Amino acid sequence: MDPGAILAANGMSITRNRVNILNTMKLATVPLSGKEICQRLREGCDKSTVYRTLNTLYNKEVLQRVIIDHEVKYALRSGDRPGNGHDRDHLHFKCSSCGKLFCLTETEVGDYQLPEGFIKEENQFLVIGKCNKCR
Amino acid sequence: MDPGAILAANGMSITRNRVNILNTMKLATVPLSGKEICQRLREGCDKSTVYRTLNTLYNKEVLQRVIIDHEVKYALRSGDRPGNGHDRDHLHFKCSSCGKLFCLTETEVGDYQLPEGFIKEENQFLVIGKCNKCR
DNA sequence: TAATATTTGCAAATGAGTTGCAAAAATACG
DNA sequence: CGTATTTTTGCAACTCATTTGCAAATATTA
Repeated sequence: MDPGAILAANGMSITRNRVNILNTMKLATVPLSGKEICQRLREGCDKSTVYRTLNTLYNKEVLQRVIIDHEVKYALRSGDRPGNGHDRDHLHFKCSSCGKLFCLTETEVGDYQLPEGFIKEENQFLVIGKCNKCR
Repeated sequence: MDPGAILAANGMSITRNRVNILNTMKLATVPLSGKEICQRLREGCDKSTVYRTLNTLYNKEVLQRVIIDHEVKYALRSGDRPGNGHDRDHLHFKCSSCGKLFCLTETEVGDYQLPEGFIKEENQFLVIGKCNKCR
């Protein structure tokens, strides 16, 4: 879906900022923080607008929120980016030397058995270690 | 080990604040944030002292750092609290309704296969969902 | 296109965590 | 023990990501 369609489908006004933000998300190969999105937006956009937009898109379930270390990051849900999307529950790897983030999409994350009465909504699984360049 | 012994073993001066902080950690059943530790300390202790102490104890490997959602929390390593300690790599559960945190110590967390050349140092695995009371 | 509703930029606020510094407490040592 | 030296503490001020109020700008509706 193109940005305009995503916005329309979610009852949001189609604005230049929102389209730019969605295009930035489409190009990303890893989840991005609000700050990183601000930096990637060529046409300046106030940070308050960026954060407001991310929150709205998250609440509309267009974006997924991923916590990496203790940074909040966002990625398009796969429904909105077929073949290249970011599913809930996949594994992330963060390099403790260079800080680079990797999506380990090939690794299936299994569900763990929870105590009686507990219901899983989402897995946040992160492995920290050394990447192949920093090892 | 009692707080005094832990401090001495790590070459740290034994002070009232540090003993209080370690006792608070000993009583905790889940990892605590700096703010939560401040709140639990009956005898007031400046937050800068709390955070400084947590950092020092973390660097000395007395405490483990656990990231829950995007909050940094600390727990005593199991070596310092036999039978009740907090090992690396175990699974945590956070309730999306009441916010309560659970340590699922009975659930073993397996290692995932990483791409060639990647080395695991630590697993941060969190399941988000509804606890047995909020379901 | 005018009227109404939504979004934006700005500046100021928030909140967790950190830092410099002088005073207070601990430790070392005679 | 008591004093000198080292370490820790509280305070206030700072940082940095994120949020908020509000009036101006932009989108949508009719």
